Amino acid sequence: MVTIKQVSELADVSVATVSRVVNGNRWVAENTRRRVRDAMEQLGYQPNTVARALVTNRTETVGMIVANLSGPFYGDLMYQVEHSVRAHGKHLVVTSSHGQLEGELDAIEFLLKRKVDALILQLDSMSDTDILSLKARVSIPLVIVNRYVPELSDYCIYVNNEKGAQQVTDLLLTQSHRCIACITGPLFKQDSRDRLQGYRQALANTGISFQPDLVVESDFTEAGGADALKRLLKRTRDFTAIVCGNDLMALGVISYAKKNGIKVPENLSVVGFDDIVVSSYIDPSLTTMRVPIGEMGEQAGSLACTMTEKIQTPVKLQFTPTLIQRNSTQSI
Amino acid sequence: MVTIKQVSELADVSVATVSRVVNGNRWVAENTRRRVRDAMEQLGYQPNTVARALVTNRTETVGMIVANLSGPFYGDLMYQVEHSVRAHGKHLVVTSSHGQLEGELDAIEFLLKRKVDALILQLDSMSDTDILSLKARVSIPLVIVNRYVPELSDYCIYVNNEKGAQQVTDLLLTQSHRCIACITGPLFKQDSRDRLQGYRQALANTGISFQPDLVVESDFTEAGGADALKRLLKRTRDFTAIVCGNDLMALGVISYAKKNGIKVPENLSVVGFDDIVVSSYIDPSLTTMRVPIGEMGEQAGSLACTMTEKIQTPVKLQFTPTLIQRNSTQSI
DNA sequence: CTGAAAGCGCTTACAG
DNA sequence: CTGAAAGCGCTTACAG
Repeated sequence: MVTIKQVSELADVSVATVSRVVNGNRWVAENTRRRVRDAMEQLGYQPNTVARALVTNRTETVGMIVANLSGPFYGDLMYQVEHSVRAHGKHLVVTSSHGQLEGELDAIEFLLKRKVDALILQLDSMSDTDILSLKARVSIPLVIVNRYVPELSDYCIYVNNEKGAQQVTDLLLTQSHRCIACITGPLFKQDSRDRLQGYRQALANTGISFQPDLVVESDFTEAGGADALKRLLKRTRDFTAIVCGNDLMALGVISYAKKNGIKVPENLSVVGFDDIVVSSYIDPSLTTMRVPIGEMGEQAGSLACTMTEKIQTPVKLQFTPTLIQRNSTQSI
Repeated sequence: MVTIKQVSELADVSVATVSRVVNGNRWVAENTRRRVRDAMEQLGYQPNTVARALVTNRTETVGMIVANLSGPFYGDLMYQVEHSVRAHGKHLVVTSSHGQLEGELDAIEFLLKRKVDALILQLDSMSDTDILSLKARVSIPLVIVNRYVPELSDYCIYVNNEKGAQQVTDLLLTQSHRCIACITGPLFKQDSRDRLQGYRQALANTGISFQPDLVVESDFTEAGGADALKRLLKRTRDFTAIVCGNDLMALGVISYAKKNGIKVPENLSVVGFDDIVVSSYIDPSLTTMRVPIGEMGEQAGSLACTMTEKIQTPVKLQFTPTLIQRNSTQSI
């Protein structure tokens, strides 16, 4: 490995001067700059990032934590975050937490130790309080993505889940459904609660009273969705439509319905939330709310980068999902 | 930030001793070890990874490059690689190359600069020669995933594409198809060529002569698949089945066929390759070859880690895809 | 415009 | 078993 010392010797200057030209400091005579450049080129010099990081405490990289390295939702998120981080001349390092508390804590420590300049966090398990104390502990910028923490509202990139759920429930309502079931995600998660709230709000606006019997909590997975429908059907068969907390559960609902002779949408309208890739491919294609996860990633990346530069560019923080009407719903 | 110095002062020992207990060196008296541990705990000491990396030239992290941070295929790959790397007590850092040469070169430099201990590479654009000269240049272990470079055969985790394509073509043949078209991926990629070769081999084994007219090159995308079918149909309408270089193109083929009144599988049997998530959800569900990408990732992670430890555990290098027969194919 | 020197936080022979 | 000291490759006041 060629070091700054070797370059300085070849160019016959001090290491300080080499450092200056590497870092674009302007107080270097044009012709010594040229000598140094030549020496660097000749030697194939690459500054040692680790050594630099040790003294500057910066690495020009932003760290990101997602629950999962696989999955369409996170995939799009990572993709766009990286795109925007690169556009700011930085690099992205992604680590997964597997959605568990320990994993999240672990991943944070890992990235902090690598001295990332900013952190983009998609957190499922840490509580708001945990996040706040993290914020208090670290000195680098923190951006929270796909979650809203009131005290950190300037650093949260999130989607209006309540409004989205309300909108998709409204669709069902305008299609004359009056008995609408709801399968929620885990209720310890804010987005599950918000989506449930949107469903309730839509009913309330139409003067339909909320029936706890029609609501079941599940886990955001496909199998969970199927199971939830099963549980629901044991209670009642009255509902003509189901609002699912996400697309994955909606897929489970549809396949369970199919297997049990319930036709979608003829006998049962089903809606999801997220608009993951498969949703447009299944039969019937799924009516859902599209979450602009890519744009959110783009903004998260920007925000993280500009915060490290201490310049405050305005970024869009709250996003609204859009209704994607397909074939899993119909009027009765 | 609390440093080793502060710990050493509190514990009333030298920094060397603190370093020894941090690194589990056994030449430390049990009771001074305890004093140091207490001091570390009291201060909440976390060793500075960057400083350590500067002196040891190791970071306990393995770097990985994939074309894309999104997409089901790479998602599963990253997921399993991380799983196995973690099992070896190391961390994974993933960077994307966007499949372009420059991106790949860039990503490699980035990871090399961060002093990763090993590199797991999924490379589309770099030539074998490029890879060989990279190998010659770096001192850390290199693992190539989803590609076979003859000179690096001990470090390649790959799938037998030719055999797979042959097997899926055989299925069509046993279903009495005799005029079978083929849509390939970009032919500058080895796996495209191998899959094409498998198709040809299957035909040859059955004594069917190869017809160049029935083969069109495409780009592994859904839109590319649709377009390829369109081009194919302009040439001839004789074929009763199509072998697609991957699932994405098969999806494009199916949707283009549907739109143009060609029923799948009644009028046209379609097969893909990869078995991505959507393939089982579409209508008709897609017959394809499943690539055990997860297991490959697992092995790649293991191999990379054991290579850094200089112990050679045998790992499985070549994988065979398995036939997943679904509803997009039928006998004629 | 340039250099000598200190320092970033660690590890590792070397001596004892 | 323990410590003093050198060194990893850089950056950054400070002086000139």
